Amino acid sequence: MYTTTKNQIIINDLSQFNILQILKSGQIFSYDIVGDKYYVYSADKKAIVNQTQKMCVIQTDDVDYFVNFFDLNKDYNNDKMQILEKYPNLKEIVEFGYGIRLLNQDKLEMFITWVISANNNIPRIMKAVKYIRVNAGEKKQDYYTFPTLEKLKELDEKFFIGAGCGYRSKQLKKLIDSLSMKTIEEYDKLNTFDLKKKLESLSGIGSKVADCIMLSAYKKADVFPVDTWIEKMFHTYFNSKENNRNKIREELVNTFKNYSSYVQQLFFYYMLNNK
DNA sequence: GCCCAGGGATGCG
DNA sequence: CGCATCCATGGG
Repeated sequence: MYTTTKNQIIINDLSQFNILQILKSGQIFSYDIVGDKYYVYSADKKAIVNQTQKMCVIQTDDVDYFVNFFDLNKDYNNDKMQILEKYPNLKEIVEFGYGIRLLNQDKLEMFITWVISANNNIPRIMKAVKYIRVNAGEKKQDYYTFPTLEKLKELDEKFFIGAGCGYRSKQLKKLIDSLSMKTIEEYDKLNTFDLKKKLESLSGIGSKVADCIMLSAYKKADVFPVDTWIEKMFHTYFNSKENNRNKIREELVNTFKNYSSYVQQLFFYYMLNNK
């Protein structure tokens, strides 16, 4: 579905890639839209995405990184078929987010970002992450990198309050103190159950934030983060009054199994962008 | 002024 | 275990 050159990725199959849908599906908080160009930032890297009716061109200094970032070796059309075969009533939702893909993002950046996301809204999450990049990151040509863990450890609670993180600032400071790059990488070896227990033991990370980190940074497919939007969706589309989010999550994961994370993104995108 | 946003920590039974 | 309450911040 794609070809590469030294500093370009060219996508011809737009039946399963739409950059605007990907950016608006709530899995990434570091990007800028300028005119018809999309600037995507991950850790210390940048990609410029230009999508037209016929093709999509991604410009970057690190082609391999963004091939993995956009999960380009996965066939999402096959997943859609498998999902619709079993759940034909999801047709509208699957087609609405036809171009969504699950991003493989930077682990450290996701730890920090998802803790900030708790009981927050997307514009303010983006604003806080940008503040952290601009005031603690390293300036590249025309953007700022996400700070290294070493740099994050130098920041105090006041810095995060200044970033607009509110009462999560204390949790962030405590979380950062407890992290090491070694353990962050070693978590990669754990299965979903064990990884979730580890993540939930960290400051600022509960059930939902753990699910989001596992979805966006650890390639876990059998997770279904339940936030306020998914809860509303569950009440509407599953005709339920259940308000225990852990019970909702359990039922959804039992239903969608290894398609859980993908279906969750499709639902979230539909809830926020439809009408 | 109230309610809400991709919830988590804490305490209490 | 389940449950209630509190937590900061800004927009609608």
